[in-house]
Amino acid sequence: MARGINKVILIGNLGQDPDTRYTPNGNAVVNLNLATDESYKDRQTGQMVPRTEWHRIVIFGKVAEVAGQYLRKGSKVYIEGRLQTRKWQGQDGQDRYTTEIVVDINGQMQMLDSRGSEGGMNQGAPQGRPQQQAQAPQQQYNAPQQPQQQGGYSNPAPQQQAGSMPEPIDDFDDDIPF
Amino acid sequence: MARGINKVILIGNLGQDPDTRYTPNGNAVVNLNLATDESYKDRQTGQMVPRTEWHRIVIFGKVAEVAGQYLRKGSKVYIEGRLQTRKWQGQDGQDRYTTEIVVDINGQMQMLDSRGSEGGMNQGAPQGRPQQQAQAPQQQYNAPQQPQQQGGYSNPAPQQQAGSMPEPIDDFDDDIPF
Amino acid sequence: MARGINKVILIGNLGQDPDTRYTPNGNAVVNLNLATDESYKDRQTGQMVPRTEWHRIVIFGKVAEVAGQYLRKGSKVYIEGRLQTRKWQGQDGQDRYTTEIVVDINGQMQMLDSRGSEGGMNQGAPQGRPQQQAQAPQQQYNAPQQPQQQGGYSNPAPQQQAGSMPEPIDDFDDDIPF
Amino acid sequence: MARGINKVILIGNLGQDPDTRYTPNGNAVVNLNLATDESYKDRQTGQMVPRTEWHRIVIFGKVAEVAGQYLRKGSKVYIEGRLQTRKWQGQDGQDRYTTEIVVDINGQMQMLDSRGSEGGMNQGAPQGRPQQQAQAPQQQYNAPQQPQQQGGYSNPAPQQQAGSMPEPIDDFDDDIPF
DNA sequence: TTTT
DNA sequence: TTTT
Repeated sequence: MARGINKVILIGNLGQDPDTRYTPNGNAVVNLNLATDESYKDRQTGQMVPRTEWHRIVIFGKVAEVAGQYLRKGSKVYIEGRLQTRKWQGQDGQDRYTTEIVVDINGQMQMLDSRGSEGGMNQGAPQGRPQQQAQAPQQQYNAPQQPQQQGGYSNPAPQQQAGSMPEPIDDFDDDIPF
Repeated sequence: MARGINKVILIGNLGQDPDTRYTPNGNAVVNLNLATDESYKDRQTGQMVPRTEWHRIVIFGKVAEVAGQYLRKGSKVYIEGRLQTRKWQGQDGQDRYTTEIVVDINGQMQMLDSRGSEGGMNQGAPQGRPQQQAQAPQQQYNAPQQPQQQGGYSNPAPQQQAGSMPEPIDDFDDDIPF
Repeated sequence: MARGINKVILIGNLGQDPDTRYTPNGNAVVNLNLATDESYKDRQTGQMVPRTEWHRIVIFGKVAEVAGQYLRKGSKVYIEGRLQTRKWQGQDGQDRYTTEIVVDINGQMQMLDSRGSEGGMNQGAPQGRPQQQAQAPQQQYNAPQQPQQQGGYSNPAPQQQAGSMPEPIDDFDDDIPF
Repeated sequence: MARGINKVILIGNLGQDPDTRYTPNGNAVVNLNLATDESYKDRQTGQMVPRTEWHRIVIFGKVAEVAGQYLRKGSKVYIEGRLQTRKWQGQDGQDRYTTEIVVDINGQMQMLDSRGSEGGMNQGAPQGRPQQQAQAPQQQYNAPQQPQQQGGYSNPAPQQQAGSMPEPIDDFDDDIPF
C-alpha cells in the first residue's frame, strides 16, 4: 500500500495551550505549537549556540482529545507523526504553504511531564470553541486499569537473572566500536 | 547539550536531479526534492487513495558530495535529518516560511537503488569535489518556471511556484549549522 | 559506507542506578537497565493489559559520563542507539547471546526528568570502579551557556506571524486523512 | 495508554527465505532473519571495518502475509517494530532469552527492491492465504544444523546455534500481542 | 545466512 | 517533479 516512509519524531515543549477544534461530526482536532531546543557549535567562536525550532502539530482522533485535555503551555511531549504541507491563500490572494506534523491513527503522542499538565491536573480547561460540545462526554477519559495478571509469558528482566546472565562488557581493549 | 529531539525519517524518490551548490569555502550543499508515497482510506468511498507528499531536503557536508554525485531523478533514498523552518522575503516584500529537512553531520542519507544512480553508473554526473570553484557553473540556479495549476486539496509542491518560492539557500557564510 | 539502517528509539525509566565502568584508557562505559511500559488489548477479555519490556543499554563516550553522573534509578530517559547482539560463555561453558542497545557517537541520550536525577542533584555519586580516576576531571561538566544573540537568521515561530500565517485547519469535511 | 516508547527501525537484507507459520486461527506469523551492514573505524588501523548485525524479526497480522508471499532470501526491506525479549528453555533446562523485533499492527514492513522478490515475480512463492491449514507443509520447521565456529568478536547469528537456540514461536494461542 |  |  504505502510505498514510502514519512516519519517525524519530536520531543519538545508547548509554546502555548493546545488549540482544540471540532469537526462537524464532533471529532476533536488539536493544534500544537512545539519548540525543540537544540544547540550547535558556532564555527567562528567555537561555542555552543542554542537554537529553538518551532513546529506546528495537528492531532486527529482519540489522541487529540487526550492532548486537548491534558497538555498545557510548557508541557513536555513526545510526538510521532508525518510531514504534510498544505496550501492556503494569503490576504493578498497569493498561495502560501505551511508544513505541519500530522498525528493520526498511525502516529502517537506521549506526555513526558510527571503529571502531563502544568500546575495541577486540568485547571483552566481548553477554551477554543467547544461550546456546542457543552455536555461533551468525549472529554471524559477513563483509563482502563486492571490488576496485571501475567501468567506464563511474563516479560523477563534479563539483567536480573542471577547466575545465568552475562556480566556487562568488562574486557575493553579500547577497540570501542566507533 | 540538546534538550529536545527533532528527527525526520523519510524513504522516497527524487523528483529531479540533485541541485548541488558550493559555499565560498568549497563545501557542497545539495538540495533534493523527495516524494514519499502513501495511501489512506477515503471515508466516503472506503477506497485507498494514493497521496504523494513532497519534501525539501538540504544536505551539508561530506554526504552532500555523495548525494550530488550518485543520486539522480527517480533515485530511491533513505533520509534522516531534522526539521528546520527558514524565513525569506517574497517579491512583495512579505515574509514567507519554508520548512526543510536538514541533513548534516548528525543525519544520514542511504541510497536504496541497487546501483545508486539511474540508467547506469555515473553517466553525466558531477565528479567529486571540483578543483576550482571559481567559475563553477553548477552554482547557477534556474528557478523552475512552469505555472502548475493545482486545485482543491492537491498536495502542493512548494518548490515550484514560479516567482513566489524561495531560492535554495545561496548566501552561505560557512556558518553552516554544525 | 553503511549499507543499512539499525536504529532503536526508546523512552523509559531506569530500573536501577547506572553501572559505570572504565576502559584501560579511562573512557567511561555505562550500562543501563531500561523499562519501557506499553499496553496491549487482550484478545480474550478485550481489556488493556500493561506490559513492561526491559532493555539493556550500553553507552560509550562523552554521553556515558553524563549518563553515569546524572541518571539514577527511576530516571526517565530518551535513548537512541543501535542493536547489537554479543556472544558470551555461560557457567556451563555454553554459548549465550545477549542483545543490547549501543549508544555511541552516533546515538544519543536525553534526560527527560525536570532535573535529570531523582531526589536532588547528584547525591550518591556513581560507585563502580572509578578509584583510579580519583582526581577524575572528566566528571566535571561545564555546560556552555552564553547569551543567545541571533541576528538575521532567527528561527521563526511560524504560527505567531500575525496577519500572514494560516489559520489552523478549520474547514473539515470529515474527510480526515485516515 | 502507553507510557513509554519502544521503536526499532531497520533496513537490511534477508539472510534466507521467510519462515511462515500459522496460528490455530489461521493467522500468519512470519520469522525473518535480517542483516544490517554498517562499518566503523578501527582505532588501531584507522580503517573502516565492515560489521554485519543479524536481527530476528517476527511479523504478525496482514503484513505477515505480504512478507511471506513477496520477500525472499536477499530481499532488501524496511522494518519498523518494537523490541521484545522472550524466555525459553534450553535443552539443559536452563532459561535462555532471545530478543526479537516484533512487527504488529503498530509496525510496518516495506519492500525496497524494485520488484519485492528476487529472481522474477513470485517464482515458487506461497500464494496468499492457504485455504486449508490442515496438512500445511509450510508449518514444518527445520532447525539449521551447521556448527558455525566463531572466534573472537565476530557478530553472532543467534538463530543458528544448533541445539541451543529457540524455536521460532510456535505455540500460538491466538493471544497475539495486539 | 544477506547485500554492494 | 518521483516511484510501483
